[in-house]
Amino acid sequence: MSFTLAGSMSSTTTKSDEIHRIEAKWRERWEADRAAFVDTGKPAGEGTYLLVMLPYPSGDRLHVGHARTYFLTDALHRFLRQTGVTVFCPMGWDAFGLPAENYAIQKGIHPRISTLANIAAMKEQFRAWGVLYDWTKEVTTCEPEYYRWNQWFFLRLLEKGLAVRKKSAVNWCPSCLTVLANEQAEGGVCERCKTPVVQRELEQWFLKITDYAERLLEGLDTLGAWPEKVVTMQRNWIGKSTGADLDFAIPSLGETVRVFTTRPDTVFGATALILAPEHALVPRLLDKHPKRAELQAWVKSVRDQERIAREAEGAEKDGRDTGVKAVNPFTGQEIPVWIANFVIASYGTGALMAVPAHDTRDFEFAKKYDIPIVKVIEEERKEEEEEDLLRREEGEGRAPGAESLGGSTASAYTGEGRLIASGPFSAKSSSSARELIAAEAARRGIGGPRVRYRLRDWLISRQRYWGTPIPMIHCEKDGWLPVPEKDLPVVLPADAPFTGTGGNPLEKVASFVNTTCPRCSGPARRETDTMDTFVDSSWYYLRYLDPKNARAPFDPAIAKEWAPVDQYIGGIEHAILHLLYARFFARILKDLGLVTFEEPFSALFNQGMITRQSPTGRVEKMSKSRGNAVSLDPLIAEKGADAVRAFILFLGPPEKDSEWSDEGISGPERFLWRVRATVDRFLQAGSDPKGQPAKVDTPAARARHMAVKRVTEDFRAFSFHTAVAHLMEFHNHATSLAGDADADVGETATTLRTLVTLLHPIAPHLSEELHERMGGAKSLLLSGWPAFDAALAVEEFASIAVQISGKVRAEIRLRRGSSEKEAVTEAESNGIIVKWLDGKQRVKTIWVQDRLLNIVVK
RNA sequence: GCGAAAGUGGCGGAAUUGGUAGACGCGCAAGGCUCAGGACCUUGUGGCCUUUAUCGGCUGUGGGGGUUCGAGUCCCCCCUUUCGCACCA
Repeated sequence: MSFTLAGSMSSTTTKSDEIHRIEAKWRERWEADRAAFVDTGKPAGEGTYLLVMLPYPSGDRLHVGHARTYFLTDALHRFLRQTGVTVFCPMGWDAFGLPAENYAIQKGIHPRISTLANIAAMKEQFRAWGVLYDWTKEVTTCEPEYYRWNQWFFLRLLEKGLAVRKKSAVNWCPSCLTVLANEQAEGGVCERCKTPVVQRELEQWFLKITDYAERLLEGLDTLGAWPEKVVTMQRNWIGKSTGADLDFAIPSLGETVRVFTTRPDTVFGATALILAPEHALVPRLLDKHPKRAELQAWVKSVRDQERIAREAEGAEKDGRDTGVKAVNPFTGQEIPVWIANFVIASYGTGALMAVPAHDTRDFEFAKKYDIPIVKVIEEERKEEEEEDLLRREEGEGRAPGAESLGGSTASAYTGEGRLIASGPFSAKSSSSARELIAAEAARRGIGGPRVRYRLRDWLISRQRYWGTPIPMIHCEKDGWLPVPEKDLPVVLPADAPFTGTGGNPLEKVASFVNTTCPRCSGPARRETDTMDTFVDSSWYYLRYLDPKNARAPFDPAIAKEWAPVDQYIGGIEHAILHLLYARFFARILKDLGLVTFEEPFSALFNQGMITRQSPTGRVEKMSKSRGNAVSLDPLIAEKGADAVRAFILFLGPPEKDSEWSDEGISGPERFLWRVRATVDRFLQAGSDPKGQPAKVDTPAARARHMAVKRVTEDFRAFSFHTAVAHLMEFHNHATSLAGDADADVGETATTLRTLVTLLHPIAPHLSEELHERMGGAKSLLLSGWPAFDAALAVEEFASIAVQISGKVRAEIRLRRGSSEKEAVTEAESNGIIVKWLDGKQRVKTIWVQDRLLNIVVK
């Protein structure tokens, strides 16, 4: 050891040499000892299974913006392991997807080559960061050993009727040249490239997640350890509505059109029937129209519109009267049939009854096109409100009643009330009329009560190469047939041409496309679409448990031991993508008898993003494309992994976004060097590093208990930034103890050992090194976590605020547990308090044990 | 527009959930050590005022009201920011 005190460091080069020496040494140790501390055997009692979001093996090196989730997970992993919990913390690769394929088109490098290279680079980065994963359980989704089980699951879903091929209006991304799931086209833009999507009517493969809508909704109530925000987002996405289906007859066509409404109580006010331009009946409705061609052109233009433009806020409502009449089944009156852009084809039946008087959208539409507005709900107001309204009207010099109480014609009244002009239902309340009218519809065979969801089926077809081939074969004679299970996996051909033009490269690989029909053995074609990569990540957490299993996706017995995931960590961006699909898949797996749970992730933690000012001047998410990324590799090379880890964890509450500051790292960096200096100074003095304190209840012992308590609770609460702060405080105490010539050597040794142990989840390399110098025989990962005694985790003396009428005037120090009487006596001997009490009459005193004494005076 | 979260020094952020606001760190200032320093060490640091000095005073958590002995924390109104949803009948 050539270095003694941090203060004597004369060159940063020697500093970083020292860091590298220590970090390299411990990386090797952990690797060599892996079997000892990475225990993936059966959980001993309270088995905690910890997980990270799958990282995407992107072409770029990971930067500071990516690091938080890994450091956070590793700190938690190490902490739990130190406390004796058996933890399984695996890592794998969500390796399929568009970026690798686009890279292949640009550079001519096969996606598999670039992906595997990226994976190797990332593993090397993880090693340099000191994050521990059990690499014996690594999973790579782009390898046939993995994706064959995607295909296997697809066949199971097909058998159960949960995988279907159907034609429907789907989202098409003109930039990615593929269809997308509804979840990947949120807000009308492609999730990956932000290009506005357009609707296309195509036949595609879907997984029937809608069959599970209710179960997915119910399960949300059990997710108490999930961020409320994510639960709410999923609830809204599933979008349950209760109402009724009603059939409207179109006598001239001999057809009925079914609509869904949440307000069957307003049916007597339905003055039009409005269909989405995509509605199946539209061509026939236009058939006899005098301006048929013009209307057809309009319908086409609406359908071709980008979703974002059509659905944008304030988008003008646009419609056309078909001239055809429908019959309101409750009033018996003829009403016009319209086609309008604001009716969404894929929700409900793609048709609605317009009740302009009681729906703002219908109202707006009716105003524009002069559709009758018939009021059928009378608002019930409380007396005060009526009086209030009356007063307002009088005040404005209008005749009372000019503004009718049930709602004016200036807007729709969308609230509840009492029915009027509704035949036999008049005078009923909205809520009872809803049920009565729905029941009446059921009785008459024209609909009935109905629950609907916004959730759409999961479109999994992708017209791209780099994904799991969908194991289906199309025969001219026998139609669509599954690939026989014995022929799995359907392997991606290695020789596809990546030209970027002419659609999916798979279509051009004759040896892949051309096959024989499993039924008639005649010539047939393989499906060339591949699966959405979210299929891969829907069950990978189970494959981690049993990654080499060649006979099943995983062993249900092992899954029963470990799953569901105890703690899941990932970004908020997957709130309704991955996390919804994985919940859906868990239910499928349960129904297949492979797992016993429905909720795959018992607890979820969403870490916030790291932000930084970008060249545009805005503070935004750190990313290479925004030009505000800070490279991690050089930073770690200069400061060491421990300092970078400590700083990133110190930035702020991990669930919130934190702004990166280039200077801030010096705080945690200096802290780590000071810890090292303190331990070295102690050892240089020749003190016994294994010494034990002479007495139990000492101020130093209390400081230790307090530090252990705080840091332990911080880690349990994911409050890593305060854990670092509390470690700094504890170090400040340890320094003064180490510098105190009168201090008990055993006491100091114990304090330093405690400090180093608590520091390990934050700065694993340095803490291991110092632990060893202090005589630790085993890795800190195996050395246990110090216990604390809550009774000792407080200072012996309390400083008590003395208030006069609620204002702090003085502070007194008393032994903890002192009585109110003692506090009053002590306060009365305090000069300032005496002055404040002088000439005043005491009203009462309020005493908060060990905290505060408030003397109220007049 | 609807919903949710948040607003604390020059900055990042603490605050045992109604009990001494500003922990910890950055930055800044003074001093030390240095040939020197952007290294390291020590001390100070919300604002305003006051004192020769001290155990001094006032004010202060977006703004305004309220409850309470006591409010960053609870209640009401308003402002601002961020995020989510956004024609789902």
